[in-house]
Amino acid sequence: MLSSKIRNLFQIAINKAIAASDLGELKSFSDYIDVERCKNPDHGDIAVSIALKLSREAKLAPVKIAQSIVKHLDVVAIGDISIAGPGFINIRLNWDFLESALVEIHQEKDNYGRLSKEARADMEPHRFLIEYVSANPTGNLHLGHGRQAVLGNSLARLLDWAGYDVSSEFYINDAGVQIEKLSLSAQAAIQIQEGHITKENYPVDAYPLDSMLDVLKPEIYKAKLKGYLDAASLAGDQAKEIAGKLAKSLFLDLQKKVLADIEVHFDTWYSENENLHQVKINDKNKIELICETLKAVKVKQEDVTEHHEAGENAEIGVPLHAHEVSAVYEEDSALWFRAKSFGDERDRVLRKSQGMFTYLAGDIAYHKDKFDRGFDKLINVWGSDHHGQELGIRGAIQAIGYNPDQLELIFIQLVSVKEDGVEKKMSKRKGTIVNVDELLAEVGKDALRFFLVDSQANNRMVFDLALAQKHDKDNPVYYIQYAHARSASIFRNLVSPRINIVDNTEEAAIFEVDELERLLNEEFKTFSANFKKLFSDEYHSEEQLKTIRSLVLELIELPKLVIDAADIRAPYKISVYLKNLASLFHQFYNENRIIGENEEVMKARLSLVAASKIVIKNALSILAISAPEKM
RNA sequence: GCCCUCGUAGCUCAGCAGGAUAGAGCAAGUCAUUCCUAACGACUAGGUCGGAGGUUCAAUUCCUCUCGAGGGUGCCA
Repeated sequence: MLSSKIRNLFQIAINKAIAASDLGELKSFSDYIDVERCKNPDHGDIAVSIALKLSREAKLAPVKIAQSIVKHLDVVAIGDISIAGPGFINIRLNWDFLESALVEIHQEKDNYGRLSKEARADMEPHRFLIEYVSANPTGNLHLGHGRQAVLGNSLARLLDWAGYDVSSEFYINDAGVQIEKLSLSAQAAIQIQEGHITKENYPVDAYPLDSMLDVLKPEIYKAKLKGYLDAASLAGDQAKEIAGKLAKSLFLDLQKKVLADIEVHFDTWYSENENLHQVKINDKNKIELICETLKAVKVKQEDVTEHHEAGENAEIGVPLHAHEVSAVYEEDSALWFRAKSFGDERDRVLRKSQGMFTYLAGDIAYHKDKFDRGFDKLINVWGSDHHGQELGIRGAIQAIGYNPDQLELIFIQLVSVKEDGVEKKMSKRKGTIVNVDELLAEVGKDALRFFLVDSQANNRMVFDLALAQKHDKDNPVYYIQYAHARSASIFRNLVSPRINIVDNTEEAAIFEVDELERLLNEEFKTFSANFKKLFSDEYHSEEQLKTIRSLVLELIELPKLVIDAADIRAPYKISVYLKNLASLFHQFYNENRIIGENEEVMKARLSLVAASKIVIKNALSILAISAPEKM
């Protein structure tokens, strides 16, 4: 990869410079060397600012340092060096290098940007588990879930591209009070449809009746509740349980379908009820077991200052006695976790005085189970309203012996929808919740995914419905897809017969199909060293060359981008990249004709078109957005 | 009150492990099209990077304070 090549060359040059005592007081160096693209193309292609950073330690002027480094720098094979501004070392890459970089794209094709096997071997063998959406099976998925789904799924794909072993999971929260509430709601919804009670009698604290009626259609529930449909049986506990189970599976199916429709797939659907409540060892389920595990954990408890003897050597606040206590304790007949000892602001209840376990208790058991299944890096994508749970779960993980850094939390901020120019906040109370399937029907999968991934997770976002609905130039998704379709179109035209406009006669296609295949699969995959000649002022204007150079630099950026974006867990970087790349491609397309040029120039440009097509398609595929051949 | 995010062009957002003139798209205005898809392109205009201090050769980027928006702060999930 370009940046690591350059980084190595600089490291060597700096070592040599130090050995030659050219770098003043700097005696050794092994820091990360930042290799970045020049913001201004007039400066060059690649900029390294290391001389500025070393200035202080070396006690030399940055420009002096830059000169010393350059003296020992061997980048002749890559390009020309210049020192500019306060001490930047700029590299203008030569065409041989750019062509060889482009050849890599043609060689790797659909895998270009994916971390290679060799690179993978160097990485720490982490196993990631990314948990996202995890909605209760008590309703449809709204846009907030949609954003979690798209960001979580895109991140999982990105990590996979970056070479990590990653698995994704949906935690089905199917135990406890919300399932109780669901059963109640489902029972009442059926009773209403059967005419046993009126809508006015629907429980006030139940889930919205409309959403219940959406899934509990008579033809569905009648089969399940055969024999329980009379007023008396339907009112009973058995009917309630059956109705609850039915509603649960219907909502789960609905959620699965919606997620599948936006190409969000999970490796596992993890049921809280089945895995944590039902599986028992020695008559104890995993939640009870985790409480015992925590009970066995000892925490240092400090008695401070009270028995302190005043004296010359006494320091206020230093504990006299430190003794060990269990990480859980009983108080007011509830079971508490000493979360405060693990960084939380206060202790947390695990088992309520009524005997039920809290959500936290289940969540701790769940996370323990994730580790037990062999995952060592857990990423949870949560709605920002779950922010308050962070310290509790982190503390518990630490208490049971894991490094809290093994858990990463990504909080997704709310989405509001802008419709007819007016921003509407999503509110259950106001009935302004927008569901994923509704929006999907309006804008389609590609636009929905793109818009939801296109901003940082911890920014609140506004979904501009009108913009996403536009099937034209204003819509960035189409702008990017159009770039791909345009490149595809060139290839179609190359192998299609042409009509001569002058005399309306048919002319042969420029390439036979197999000729084009050979070009793409053989010629473009070999380094022919003719870009130097073809991409010169002999065949191109200064403006054209500038665009071409920018395009190539952008294309070969993908592998580094994948790694950087994965490292900071930022799939939106890919969408930002795609917008830039598409823009450069369109610009290139407008400035450079392919068909009708002399063969050598045509092939050179075609090589760029083909490479652009590959890179755009791959980047889109990271986001699970389609790359149409035709629009 | 305390904790966590966010505040960059009229709108939606990039840029920020400090670096050269802060960038895109939309909206506004001008131009361009006999030719591979105009779902394109070129150009113009639009910014005290919320505000005030501090650290630094260098701050939109780091630190402190402050203002504004959102979220959290249950024996809810």
